[in-house]
Amino acid sequence: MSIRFGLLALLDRGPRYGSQLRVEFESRTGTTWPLNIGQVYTTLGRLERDGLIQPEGGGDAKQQLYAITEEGRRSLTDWFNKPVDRTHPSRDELAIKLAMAVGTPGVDMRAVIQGQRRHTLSAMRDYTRLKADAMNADGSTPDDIAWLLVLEQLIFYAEAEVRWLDHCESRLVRLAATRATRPQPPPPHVTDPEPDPSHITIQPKGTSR
Amino acid sequence: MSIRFGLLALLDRGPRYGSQLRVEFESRTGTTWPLNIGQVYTTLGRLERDGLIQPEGGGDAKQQLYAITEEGRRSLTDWFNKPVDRTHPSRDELAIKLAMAVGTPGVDMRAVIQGQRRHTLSAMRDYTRLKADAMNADGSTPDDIAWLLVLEQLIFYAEAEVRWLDHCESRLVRLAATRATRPQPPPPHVTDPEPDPSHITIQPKGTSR
DNA sequence: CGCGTATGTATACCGGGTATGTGGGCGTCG
DNA sequence: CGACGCCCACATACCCGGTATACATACGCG
Repeated sequence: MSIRFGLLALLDRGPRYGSQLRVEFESRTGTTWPLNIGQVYTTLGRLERDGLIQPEGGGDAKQQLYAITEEGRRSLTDWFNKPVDRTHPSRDELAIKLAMAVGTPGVDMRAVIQGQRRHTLSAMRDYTRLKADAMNADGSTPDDIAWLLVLEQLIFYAEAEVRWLDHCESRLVRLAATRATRPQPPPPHVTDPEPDPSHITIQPKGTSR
Repeated sequence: MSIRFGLLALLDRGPRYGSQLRVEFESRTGTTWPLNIGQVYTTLGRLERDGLIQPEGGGDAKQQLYAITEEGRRSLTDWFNKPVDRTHPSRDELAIKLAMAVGTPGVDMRAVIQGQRRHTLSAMRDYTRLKADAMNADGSTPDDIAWLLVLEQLIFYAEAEVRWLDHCESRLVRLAATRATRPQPPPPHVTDPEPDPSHITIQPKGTSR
């Protein structure tokens, strides 16, 4: 839905054609989200199908101009007014990976977490460098400001991810410790076919299986 | 790719069939990511196509058992060893929205940001409540731990989002203020067809257009 | 028995993401 | 001058994740 409404927002400023939209879209989000040109046309097709935009025969047959319709304008302000839903977050591959790694024999949780931590930190440094560039460029055009906000979101998220990874590690260490002190916590339900939690492999710092 | 490898990780523990995988997948991620059953079968089909799993005729013809192959096992450990790529983040609808809203006449940035802030905070409270429940449930099975980690990721992200939103607002206020003090900053390039940055609408607190 | 329900599987459709194909305009260089 | 090649604008095909729906069998129950 981001592409759909992104294009609609651009068309709200006036009629545009395909590749023009691509350029303007990318100038808003810098280098983060290169927009494949194919997506522009398929999305434009869907927008037209849903009556949110209209083709506008601009004389020159080669470039198909599109203009936003009244319904499109309504849909757009709706989008701006309603918050983006965060109660049904999309599946995150990293969370899935850690969730699957917990209790899987042969997986060194610490190594997985540390490897990811290094990678995410490196990505964050790249974003920070881009941000420094963006702030030097006097950036006071809407495009520059938008690009800056996008970059900062990525930095905030990356930083949160690093902190979450640290939190995961310390939590797993703590769990391993409490399990070590009472080696046989009585299973509450014998009917539970879950594998033994001692499968959780968290090594002391510096070692690896 | 999260579903693909998630199912592969479950199959690494032994042969399973479709709906069994669904149940186990969801017990790892609690209520966050209900896995549609259709995705299980299509993904299983793709995994078989790629030689990562094999159908295992378990006598009973009705439930098709699948078992991981050697190549599947290799692919899985690869997945665990390589970090999830964060250098090409997927498009975030909220970032797109704010990027498009900047400098769009008729859009009250403050209202958009505050509305989202309320929504995200409310989602975060829900997650926190779920976390409290999860921690009361003695949770020491791998499933409980995994669910807890997933929940905490959502909380960390939501919190980062709220802080980012606050940051956006204060940055826009600051920009509006500097623009107010020097009302006509000379445009650096006359060839730039960008609309005037004064279109950025940020209202003083409490008002709205 | 026949009906409803639960279980397990399969399929159709949508949107986002990526790569590739195609045709016209235009410049360059032999 | 004209053939080649490049760039622009558009289009198509395919993959994966997400959602809903169809369908068939098993099972319980009056």
